[in-house]
Amino acid sequence: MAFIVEDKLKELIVQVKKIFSIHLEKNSYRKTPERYSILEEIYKKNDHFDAEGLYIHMKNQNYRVSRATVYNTLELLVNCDLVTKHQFGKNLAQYEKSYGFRQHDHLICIDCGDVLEFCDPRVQQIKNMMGDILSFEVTHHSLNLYGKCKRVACEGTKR
Amino acid sequence: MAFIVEDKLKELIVQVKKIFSIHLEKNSYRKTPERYSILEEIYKKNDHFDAEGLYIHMKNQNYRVSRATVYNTLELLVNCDLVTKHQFGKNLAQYEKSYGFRQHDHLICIDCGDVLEFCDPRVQQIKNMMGDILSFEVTHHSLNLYGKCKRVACEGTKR
DNA sequence: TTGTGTGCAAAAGCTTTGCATGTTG
DNA sequence: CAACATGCAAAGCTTTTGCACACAA
Repeated sequence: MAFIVEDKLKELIVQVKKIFSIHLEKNSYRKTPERYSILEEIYKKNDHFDAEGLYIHMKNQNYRVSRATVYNTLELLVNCDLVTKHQFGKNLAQYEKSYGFRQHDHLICIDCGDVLEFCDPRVQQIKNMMGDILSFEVTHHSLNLYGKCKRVACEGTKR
Repeated sequence: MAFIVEDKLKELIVQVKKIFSIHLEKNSYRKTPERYSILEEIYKKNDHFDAEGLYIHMKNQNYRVSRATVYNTLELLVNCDLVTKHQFGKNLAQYEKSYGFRQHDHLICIDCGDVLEFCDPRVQQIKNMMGDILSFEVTHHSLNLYGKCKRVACEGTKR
């Protein structure tokens, strides 16, 4: 996931909070401090994460949140496209911030779990064509390539 | 998933059992009747299924198998490419038989859960190119398109 | 005969739910 | 102040594990 400088980050967080506000208003959801805190912490992260990891992270930052709220807020954020949810083969949902970053797909190492990102315009072409042919209104997709990376450290960190 | 006539099916089952035997021998795994029964029932199915569904199905056919064996055997079958495992967004692994059927990707209806299949050669091109660029040895992939199908019955069967 | 595979049930891991309390609108 | 969100813990669901017995090699 792309790293960004601190100034840009603050600006970005202001932006995504606005987007989140609009989403909450539009659906008559309440604007609670927990929801904004979770959004903020997610946008300070630079990696993929899971719900439990985020919960631990919030606890470590001395936020008083519960797992229930973490899961609830993640779903809200996914619904307004501020966060993307992935299932990288395992039975554990992974998330990542997605506003202001380029749409991309993933390459996952089956040995060490390392995740790389890539973009390819042909994915969009496939979506358009298949939607047409099969009369589907394609809203989103997930393309994961699995394989073995060639990092020296890879074999040693098998999960 | 493609339907096939009964004669072809019997022939196919003979074939996949041979392939499974070779895989078991090569890895010094034992050839148990349970393993072959599970393989056979999977190849009689024409749809995607989950582990619990297969377990229930086996029970209904009066096989005496346990969940543990179903999960164990599914893993063996995935390892020798006779069965493919999918995660269609939900926290529930889905499987399908994969020998003798064309490699394909999936289009999943987010309302009714309906799964369609499609093939597109560009997926292979993307795999090759990204493997090269990112120095990954890509072994497999998963491409899922999510959207809304236009079946009349769709809205009514929301899960 | 030896050790892997099995069935069964219990445990584990991720996610959701119920309930009493707190807080937003 | 009414309804919704929260924290906490318990329950739910899928998958894995432990153990005694069965059976393939």
